[in-house]
Amino acid sequence: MTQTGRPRGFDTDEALDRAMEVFWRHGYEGASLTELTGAMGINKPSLYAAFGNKEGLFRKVVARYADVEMAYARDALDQPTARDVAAALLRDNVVALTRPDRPAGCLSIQGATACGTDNAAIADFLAASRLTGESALAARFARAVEEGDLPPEVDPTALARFLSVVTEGHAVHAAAGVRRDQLHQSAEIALLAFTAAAYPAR
Amino acid sequence: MTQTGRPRGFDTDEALDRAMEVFWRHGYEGASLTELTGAMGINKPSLYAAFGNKEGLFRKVVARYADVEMAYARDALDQPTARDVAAALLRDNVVALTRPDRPAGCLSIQGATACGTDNAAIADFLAASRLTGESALAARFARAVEEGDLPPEVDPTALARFLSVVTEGHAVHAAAGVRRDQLHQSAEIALLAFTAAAYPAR
DNA sequence: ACATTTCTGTACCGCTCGGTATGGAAGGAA
DNA sequence: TTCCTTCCATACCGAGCGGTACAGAAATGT
Repeated sequence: MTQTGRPRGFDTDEALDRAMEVFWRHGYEGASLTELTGAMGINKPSLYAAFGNKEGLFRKVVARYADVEMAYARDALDQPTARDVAAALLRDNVVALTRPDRPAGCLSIQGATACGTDNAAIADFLAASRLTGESALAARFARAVEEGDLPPEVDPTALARFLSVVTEGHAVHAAAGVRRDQLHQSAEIALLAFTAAAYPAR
Repeated sequence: MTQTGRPRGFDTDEALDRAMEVFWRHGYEGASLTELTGAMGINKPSLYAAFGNKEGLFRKVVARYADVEMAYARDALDQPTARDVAAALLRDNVVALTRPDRPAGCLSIQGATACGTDNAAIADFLAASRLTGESALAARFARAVEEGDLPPEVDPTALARFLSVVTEGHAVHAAAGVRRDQLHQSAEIALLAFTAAAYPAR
């Protein structure tokens, strides 16, 4: 049976993209329903019918963000060597954080900032999703150890944590307005560090 | 002439310390006047008489934070060599971010998160103060180049930026609940990277 | 003792927040 | 055309926000 009744007057994914930009710029609490509905071009009842409530909307936005805006992180894992993985991750991350057609920084970090007691669940959710990415990276480096790409004495978890830390630091810096080329300098130093830590024999 | 009239019933610095903890935990917007006055043990009119308004209170809190909680960063600059500066900064920073008697993370980053349009001035203020610390670090490394401690081909600004990035990444990680020893692992890798970048000849 | 100055407590202000009730408009199915 | 389901628009809700008016309490100077 096909859909009966009046069809929805807006595209869901497009509305999510508009909402993403608002959350990205102002954080979870900083984004008001008035600003969200204004950017999405819909009214509050439509928002609540389509996405449940503000938290439901935000979670769907984050899911879409992970799908679309963080594809580079998944792609980086496909590089053949651990060093190539680190290089691709660091470089593409800097590019993603400083796209001129996007707010500076990272939704996961900008959005988590405003957390007033009750909204601690939001901050926990974002922190957990970030650590999930770190785990995937650690698993990739563990595989590199098994494959003989990395020497057996290195700690894949520590390497992944270091890269994750640098990534988050770049997000904070980017949000403060630091330019792309300046972040690339920092990423190159981090890559140097990664190489020194991952291939101590050299 | 001595102070006339009824004397203030609370200690200013002690009240600032209480307020600091609230801002540190919830950010600027996330900290409500109700929670602030409750933690400080005073009423709203007393707060406004003593500190002007919420923003004035926050700025005084940040000043005290820089004085007291970030003394380690200034002390690190006194180390004799650039590598010792980096080592002290990275290690003491991890310790400061994970003190059991303090909220996890860093006031400057936790506090800047909630920035709803009008309060963008707060976020800018915090970002600028962070970049000021980075400049001091760059100046210290420039001195190291002049002294022959660092080779002339290294870029002091890039080194300082890298350390600042790692520091901020650790703050984000610490706020997510990552343990002190795990951050120390990451700091050691960062120190390795710093050494590789700062002394390329070795 | 009195006047003066300052701080404190209560109660309140306008405003915006996230969230919702309700009536009508719009489109598909018969 | 009629019915029925779904969506859209206005207007509103209670609660909490940052900030303040005002009166009473406490301490000093004379």
